[in-house]
Amino acid sequence: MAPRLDQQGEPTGFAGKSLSMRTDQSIPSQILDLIQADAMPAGTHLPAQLLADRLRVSRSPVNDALSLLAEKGVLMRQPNRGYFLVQPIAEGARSLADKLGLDGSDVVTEVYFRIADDRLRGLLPDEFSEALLKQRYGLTPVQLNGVLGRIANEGWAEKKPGYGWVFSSMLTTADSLLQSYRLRLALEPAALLEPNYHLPPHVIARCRAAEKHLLDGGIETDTADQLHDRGVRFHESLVEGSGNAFFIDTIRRVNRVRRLLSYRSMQDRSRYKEHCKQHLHLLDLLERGQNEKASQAMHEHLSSTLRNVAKIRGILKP
Amino acid sequence: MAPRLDQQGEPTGFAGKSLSMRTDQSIPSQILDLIQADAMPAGTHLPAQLLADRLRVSRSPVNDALSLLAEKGVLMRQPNRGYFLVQPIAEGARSLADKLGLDGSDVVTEVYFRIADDRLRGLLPDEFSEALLKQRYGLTPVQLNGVLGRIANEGWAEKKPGYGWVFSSMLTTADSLLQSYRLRLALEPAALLEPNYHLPPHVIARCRAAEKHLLDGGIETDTADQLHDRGVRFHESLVEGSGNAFFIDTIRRVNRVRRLLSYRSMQDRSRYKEHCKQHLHLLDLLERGQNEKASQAMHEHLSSTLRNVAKIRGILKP
DNA sequence: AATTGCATTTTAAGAACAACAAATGCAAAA
DNA sequence: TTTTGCATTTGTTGTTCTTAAAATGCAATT
Repeated sequence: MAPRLDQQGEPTGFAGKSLSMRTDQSIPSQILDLIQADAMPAGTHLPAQLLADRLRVSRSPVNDALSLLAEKGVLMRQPNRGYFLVQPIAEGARSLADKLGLDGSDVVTEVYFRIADDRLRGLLPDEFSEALLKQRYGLTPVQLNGVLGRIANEGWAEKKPGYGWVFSSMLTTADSLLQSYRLRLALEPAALLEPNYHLPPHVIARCRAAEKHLLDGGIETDTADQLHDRGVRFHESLVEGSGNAFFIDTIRRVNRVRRLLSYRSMQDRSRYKEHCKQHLHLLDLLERGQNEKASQAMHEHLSSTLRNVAKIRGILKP
Repeated sequence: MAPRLDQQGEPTGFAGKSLSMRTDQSIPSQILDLIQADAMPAGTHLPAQLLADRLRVSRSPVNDALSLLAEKGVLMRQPNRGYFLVQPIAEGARSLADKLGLDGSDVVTEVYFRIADDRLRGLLPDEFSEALLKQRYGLTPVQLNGVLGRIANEGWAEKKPGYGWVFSSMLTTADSLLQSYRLRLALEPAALLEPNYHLPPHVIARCRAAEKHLLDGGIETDTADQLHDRGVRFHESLVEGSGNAFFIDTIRRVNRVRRLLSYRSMQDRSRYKEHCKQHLHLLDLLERGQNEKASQAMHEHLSSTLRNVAKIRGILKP
């Protein structure tokens, strides 16, 4: 039900550090990702400070995580020498973190998706009190605060002047999803034309690899959430190349809401092959610095998706 | 120092109710605004329920406000009959609410602006702890929470994975303001082309009146904050006509940050007359339903402003 | 027939403290 | 000279209870 959270990519190289690194994952699972991303061989030493720096935390939580991973058998501990990788982590359809039962999504995230879902199904009224949610979803005050904060931040509900909340039209209108696409249509082609636009080679490489994975059968085997996430990551990476914090922030925001809308209208995978090709074409153009052309291609890409979505709409209640 | 908060406009008529009504003002001062907006004559009866409905609160806070306004001499109370307007409220440069000492801006808002200012002056480091702010600005935990929530929501600082916060580049980069204009340049012309775009006549009228006020000397007499607010209201009203919650939300967001940036670079009022004319022209076009033309005009309007801003930049530290 | 005035219920914000998680410093080991 | 291991300090979150504010119901009044 609840879509899986974004994997965290490596820092994008924008402005020295990632603008808004998502940290929805547990430290242990982030460490696993690093091991995999760097393709570390068996026996690699994992210094705590190094990991701490890369994950932007202190050594304490890293040490806790290392000790946990040692318990799980992924790492080996040598007293006074540190932790060492037992065996390399192969790229698999399902991540090791899942298998080890890490990353159990927290109550807040879970309820967040349930609320969105209930809302879209028409099970929640336009206006509601905090007490209602608290009771209905069995939340503690802090959890309640957390979900409402997240929802308010994403803009699909807001406090009324007095007590109580209202759902905004973002998740209400029949064509919310279409509206979100029209925003992207205005934004993304423009982002590619920003002055000093630059897409670092390693980002291009990462994006290409992802698309190739999809063409090599990933379209069929990936879960709906994974497909969605890959699409989001591709587009966000491209916008990040603009270096414009306002564009980046906006596109991330709209994507967060889009996740709630889009997996209700995603059943048909036939168009994905086409998408992948368009994505690869975009990467080629950007690599060669042909941003004008890329911008046009992006416009067409989004337009065609928009048309496609418009056809299969009517899934959302009116 | 701290810009005055937005006056609250009447409901925009979009989707039945305003998408995200700002409620930064006290109920008493909102009531004064209503009296003025409706140009009520002396002796007008003010039923509590009516006011409550318009302000989207219950009768309790309205009654408190009415009793306060009666004390201040604005209203007269007749036992068992209710409150009545003593004399009409004339439009003046300074609002009555100010004179009566209502609307004292709260600690959170005040500190919010101080932080932005200190940050722009380079007095705050890229990374900081909550404790630092709490101490430096003398905040209670709740207040601290409030400011940080607001800042995080607007996107110019964010939590690090562990403890602590980082300022994002929105308020950091030398050309943050230019970046924000380029976002608007992508968005606003597109908003005018949204399907079913509709600007209600009373909104057009309100906008026209505001521009005329400016041309009739307001450009000289208004405070910098007032000028800024009027500009923001104009552009937001136009985008609201699109009925697209994503456009509206985005433009509001960028404007909130822009307020922090723009009043440091606003010294020259000579361009404002030109702006007003362009605004009026836009209104004419939209009234006649010539949205294509309006979209182009908007593009030019923003482009010229962008060029102008680009010239006088360098005010922000590098 | 609607509106006030007031009591009552419901809802949310705040304060104080306890519990926890992360950051940091430093001696000991490699 | 770097890294670990661990103790200590610092910073943040969660819990509980108290207080305040808004919503609501209803008899009394116009």
